[in-house]
Amino acid sequence: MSEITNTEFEVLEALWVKHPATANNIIEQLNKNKPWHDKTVKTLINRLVKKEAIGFEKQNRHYLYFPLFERTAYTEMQSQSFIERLFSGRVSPLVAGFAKTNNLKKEDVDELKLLISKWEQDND
Amino acid sequence: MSEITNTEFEVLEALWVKHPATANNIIEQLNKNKPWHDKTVKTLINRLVKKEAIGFEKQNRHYLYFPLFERTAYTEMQSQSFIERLFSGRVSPLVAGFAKTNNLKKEDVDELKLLISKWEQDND
DNA sequence: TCTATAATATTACAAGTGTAATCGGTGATT
DNA sequence: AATCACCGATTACACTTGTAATATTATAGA
Repeated sequence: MSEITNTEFEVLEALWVKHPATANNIIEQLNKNKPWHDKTVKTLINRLVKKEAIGFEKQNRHYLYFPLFERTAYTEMQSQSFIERLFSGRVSPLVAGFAKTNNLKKEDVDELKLLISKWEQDND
Repeated sequence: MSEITNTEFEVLEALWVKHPATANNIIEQLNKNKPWHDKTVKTLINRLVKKEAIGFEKQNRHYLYFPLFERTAYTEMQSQSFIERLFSGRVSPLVAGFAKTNNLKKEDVDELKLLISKWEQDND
């Protein structure tokens, strides 16, 4: 699967929210946030089909589209390569920078602690 | 500053390693890893200048280039927007995914623990 | 001073991207 | 049955990106 572009990603997001969905469903969903022309969205849908990121199934007049992979699978891959590129594959420097710019919330810290204790249980 | 592309980023990396640097210095540095034609690298350098990511100063025959922002500033911004886009601005889901795909090393965990205790000291 | 050379600047060009408009076919409407 | 409206398919088009080649300019050497 070739790279998903920014705009294509938005379409995928819409599909992850609800699928299967017709082109019009997707357009509606997207238009909550993005004022995109419906022709534009259709182009993006087609490109996603070509890139094998989404599939469809003919219903009568229209198609029902659905993602071909889970959002988490995608975000995990992206995280992987992002951290590889920018932080040589180590996640803690990212978190450090994030903490430094004051974006770490108590919630995050709590969840991180949980993750850590879980990790320690498993890797011992 | 407009977006830095993948190839442009590699040039920036070379400059972050050592600067100021002449175009040839950069090319040498890059050729340790990338078999890029020198003309290609020069194009990328020029584009980075236009994008105001790097600056230069004329020495006699050649220019001395230098980055216009720190690597950490850049990675922090990128992390910010990456996490915003993919995880609604919360860093822990990213770490969770990372842990799940088995990329969390003891080193990371130790550093995370340090970060957390520091954070707890500061935000109390 | 003239010229070869080496740097930078400009131009090239195909593929990808953002943003649509138009074409063509099929079911719905008159 | 003829036409319309709607949907997916195809085409458009300027800008960006990857990857260079060519042009220009200025200095160092003859």
